[in-house]
Amino acid sequence: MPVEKVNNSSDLDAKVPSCLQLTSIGNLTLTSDPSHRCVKAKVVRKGPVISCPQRDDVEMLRAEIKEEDPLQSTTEHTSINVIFFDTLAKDFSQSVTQGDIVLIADFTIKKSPTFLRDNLHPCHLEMDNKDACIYVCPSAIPGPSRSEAKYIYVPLNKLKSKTMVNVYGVVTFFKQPFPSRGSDYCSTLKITDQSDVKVICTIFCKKLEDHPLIFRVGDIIRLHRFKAETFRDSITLMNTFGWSTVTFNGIIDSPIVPRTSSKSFYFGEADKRTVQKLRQWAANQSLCSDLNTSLSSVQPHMYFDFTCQLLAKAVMDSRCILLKVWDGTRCQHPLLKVAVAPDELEGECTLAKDKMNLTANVLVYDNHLEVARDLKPGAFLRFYNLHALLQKAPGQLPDQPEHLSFHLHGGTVYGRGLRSLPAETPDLLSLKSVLEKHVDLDEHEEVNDGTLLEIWYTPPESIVLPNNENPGAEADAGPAYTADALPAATHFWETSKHTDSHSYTTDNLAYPIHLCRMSLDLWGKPEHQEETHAKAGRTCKLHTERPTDPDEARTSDLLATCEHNTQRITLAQVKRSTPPLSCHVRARVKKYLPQQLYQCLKLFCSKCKTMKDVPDDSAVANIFLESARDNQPCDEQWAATSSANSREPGRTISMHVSKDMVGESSHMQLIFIEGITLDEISVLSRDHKNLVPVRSENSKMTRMDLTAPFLFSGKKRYYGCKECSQNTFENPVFTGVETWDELAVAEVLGVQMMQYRFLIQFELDDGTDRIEALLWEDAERFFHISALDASGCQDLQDKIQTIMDTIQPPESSLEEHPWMDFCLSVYTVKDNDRKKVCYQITNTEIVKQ
DNA sequence: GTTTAGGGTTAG
Repeated sequence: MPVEKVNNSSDLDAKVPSCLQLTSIGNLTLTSDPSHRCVKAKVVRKGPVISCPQRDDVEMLRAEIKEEDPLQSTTEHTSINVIFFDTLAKDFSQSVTQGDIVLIADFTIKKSPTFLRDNLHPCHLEMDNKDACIYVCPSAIPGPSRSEAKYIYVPLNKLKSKTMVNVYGVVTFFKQPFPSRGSDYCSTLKITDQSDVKVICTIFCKKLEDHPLIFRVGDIIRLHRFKAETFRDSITLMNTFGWSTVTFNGIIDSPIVPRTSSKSFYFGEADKRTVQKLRQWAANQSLCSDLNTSLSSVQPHMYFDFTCQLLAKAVMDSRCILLKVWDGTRCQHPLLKVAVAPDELEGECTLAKDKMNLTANVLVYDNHLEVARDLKPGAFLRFYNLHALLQKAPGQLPDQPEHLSFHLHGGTVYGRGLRSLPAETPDLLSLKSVLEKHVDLDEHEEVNDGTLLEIWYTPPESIVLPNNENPGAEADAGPAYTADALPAATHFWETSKHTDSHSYTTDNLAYPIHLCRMSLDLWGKPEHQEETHAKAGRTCKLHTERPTDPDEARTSDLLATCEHNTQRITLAQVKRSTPPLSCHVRARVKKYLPQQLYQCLKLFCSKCKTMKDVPDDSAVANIFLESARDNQPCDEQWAATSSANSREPGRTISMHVSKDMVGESSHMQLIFIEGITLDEISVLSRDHKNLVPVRSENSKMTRMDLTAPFLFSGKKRYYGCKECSQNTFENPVFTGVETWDELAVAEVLGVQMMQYRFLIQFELDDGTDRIEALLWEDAERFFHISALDASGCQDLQDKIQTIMDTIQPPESSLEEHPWMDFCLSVYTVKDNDRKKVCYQITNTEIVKQ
């Protein structure tokens, strides 16, 4: 049943079916039985129709409705979010506008995932039944309901001084309203039209809300009752009595939605045509300002317009407010962290986003404080002429890179300012789609306050543990995230829901089985891949190739390709082929998983073929804390021991060196250390090549739990396999080893070392079909980066992020993704005694243009 | 039916 319109609010009441009871929003709870209830309320916010990846891309729309006359005046929550799905979303979008009163029934009541953020209502309503009941009473019907008013619009080149005119124009410059020296706020803008004349307009008005709603250069504005005057030999326009303005966005083919504070205004077909013509004309004039600067593309010293969402704010002093914002992209430069006491911060904790270099700290000064003060976290913002500046963090050493900060300086030159954008404006569509990709991050923050989430395998110096411990993490907890906590990765890890362990073995998971059995069954050993190609007379010379079809090509610095002599086939043909097969395809990467790239780094035991996630720092830190607690230094005959008191009373840090090594240079020695924290060993390992954390058991030295690294070497950490390593080491022999590297250390400790590996799943699309292909065995070759090196190096992690951003550019549609050549291996694996066809990207490299 | 501003980078 589509949305049905009625003429007035009382008609809505008449529509309440006799079997239903009108319910107050405040009375809705998770345990309410919705089957006999309906709700009547005003639509105060209407979002766009978006597709929902968690529900097979079904279309959805979120609206906030507010009770006009709460049935119980004491009720706390008078507003609630309603999510409409599928055709209901489209019907609602087309038939309902903000301000309308709606009557809805046949909804389900769910827990609101945004309650902590919006504080609206602990529940939200979902409507996905096509036969659901929605009646709407329009608030006021704008448009030509009154007699056709005749307005004559004067082209900008025909303006005569001292005349009253109506004009249409495209905005080429504007300033947010600012207080004049007189009694009013002043808006300054410059407009142009097909006559190509530019005219400055000035609007004086006491009320901020009555000033024109201009969001960007390129918007279209209609001015009624403006006075043309000559100033310095140019015609200018100024508002006069009875003036009004209406603005529209300038995006061709987007809905023509008037923006105005006027209570009533005339807007007819002729106006629509004028707007369309101006949009068309402006599109060819390159008037539009560059709004494409994202946090990932901003460079130091730039002045730029920036569209983002406010996460949190804090008043720094009487002339400065800090706005913590994000646009879902990662900055290429380290971002300045601004320390604010939690109780002085309004909004969400941004710790996790800070660590991922996603949070921009914007310092807002002087005249902009008035706007900043009223902003609420969650609001969408646009900064105009924001300044990116390099700054040294407090206490930063001279040779360390400076951090990027953002200043909205005082004044309004070049249109400097900021404003909040209505959530439903089409300007925000791309921003919202990028932010939605981080929905997992939000969930995580709500559940775990963000401290558990790390970007990649975080280098030791960035460990953050509240009060130096984390009671939530168990010593042997494995990764600190679960499939449930990270919805974006659930498809990738869906099988992990069925196991308590986060180790993936060949016995219980379909997806690692593919990997492991592939190497065992199909190729036997890695060299076999080379043999396959050699037999076929192909070479694996890899080069750079840019797609020759300009329609297909997207300018990019990086492309992947492999060049064999085999003919390229389509993905549809790949799917019809009989494995095993090695073939070439040209396709676009529709998406890849995990989107949080730190999750693509795995630990792999080549002996038992087990794969596990790199343990979270908080879990590792906890193992260290447990081991250090009440630790009595061990006493080994083979070791020379020295001890020191830690800063904490009762904790002793002891270092042991084999007596055979005493006298050698300390940074080459193999040093065993106990009673230490993860923080401390991370700092120490900067100057020591081989630090082995140990603990004492009955005065005997023993290894720490293998969830923790068994060896720290510079910024690298090495892990051992719990299954394949010896229980512990006894009477280790240190003689006969010339150089202590990780292999030698592992051997003397009886540890089966785990290898770092990359694992990424690509969804490839070439228009004929789609397949999901893994990048696994040849992943290091693909990136030209070793997984081990990446594990301890932020620059390499950033490089991989950059490559992935090139392959699947953020904020872009599939058509904008570059075409790439892949070499694909098609093979079968047994999955619960059934054969399953799998695909893996092999022999393919990213090559710089 | 007055006045304001009439674009063109802070310097934290």
